[in-house]
Amino acid sequence: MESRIERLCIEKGLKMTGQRRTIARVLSEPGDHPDVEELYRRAAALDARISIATVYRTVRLLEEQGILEKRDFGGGRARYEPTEHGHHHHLIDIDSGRVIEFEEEAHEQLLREIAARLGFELVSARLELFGRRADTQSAISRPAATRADATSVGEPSAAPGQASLRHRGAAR
Amino acid sequence: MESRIERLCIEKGLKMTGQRRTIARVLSEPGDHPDVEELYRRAAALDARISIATVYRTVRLLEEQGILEKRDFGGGRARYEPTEHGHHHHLIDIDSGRVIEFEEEAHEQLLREIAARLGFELVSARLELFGRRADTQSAISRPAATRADATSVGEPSAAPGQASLRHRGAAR
DNA sequence: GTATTTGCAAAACCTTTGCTCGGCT
DNA sequence: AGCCGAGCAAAGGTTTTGCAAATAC
Repeated sequence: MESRIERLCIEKGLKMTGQRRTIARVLSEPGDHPDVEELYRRAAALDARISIATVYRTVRLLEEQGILEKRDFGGGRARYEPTEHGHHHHLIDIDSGRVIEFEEEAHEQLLREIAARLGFELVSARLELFGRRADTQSAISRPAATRADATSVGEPSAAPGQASLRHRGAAR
Repeated sequence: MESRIERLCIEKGLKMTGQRRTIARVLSEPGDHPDVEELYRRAAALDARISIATVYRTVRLLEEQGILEKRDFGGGRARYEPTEHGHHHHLIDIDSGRVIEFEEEAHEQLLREIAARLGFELVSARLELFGRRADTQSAISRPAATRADATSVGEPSAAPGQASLRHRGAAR
């Protein structure tokens, strides 16, 4: 069976080697933001004949093709997610590290206005919210104009603002 | 004479060595987002007896004390700026790498609402706009509710969105 | 006087790359 | 058959760290 990313690769005319197919499959797992190490671990589990250099080369290739986007949530490692058409942003749960995606029409418009006011044409934007679960039951409240996919992700490490949480002595 | 950052260090009870004083002074230059290398260059110009390891240790210390904030605008190096009370955001000129700061009341409110809708309490947020100078004369247009300080900064390297622009073969 | 901080150099970390071999079309 | 991709290992860049000497309080 053929993964979504693999299909995109074929459309772009990329050669589909076994390794790329495996990596494409891993990347097609929905709602995820793995770093290269994590991708490598998952891919190697499916096919031990994959080196980390290939993972690096592949994500770079896919990024250049517009199939993937590179993210930096702090912590020293780049993380990747499939490009989607509606631009979305991220809310990081500062307690668990979970990443929640959302998009907001009203917001896009406001950003364009801010840029224009400063004399710029908006090319792209990146918005990250760092928040804490509203502690009561109220944590349901239907997303209205907002689409949200919860997305469990790596270690609980996200930093408020951009303060790094690199614990002394912890590996980077 | 005593720089703003130095005063903060003393309040926090940090030992003020000559090197820290120099670095504090350099960091007190307003509206700037230098990376460690740049800090080192400027500090070394004032006092040649400073090593880059000390600069790293100092910015880390100041960050842990809440005096500095670490930023990542892409390009592989962390950049630092003094913590300020009014949260501001950044617009990066993708052609020149210049960073412009702004703040927006309406925007803060909207962010809180978005977080609330997802069931979170907003702790902090990071917003970065990547834009291109509106090419005509119109580039003046008074910032209305928006305060802006232009801030020339390092090399022209910032990336749109988070797509990396690491040119093949270019140093990281 | 003692605990911290510094400088230096080496290590650690993530990422890229040169080269040779292997595999896809 | 030819060419592009993969593996390995070494190099690249940024940041951290171990240790002895220097410095602040």
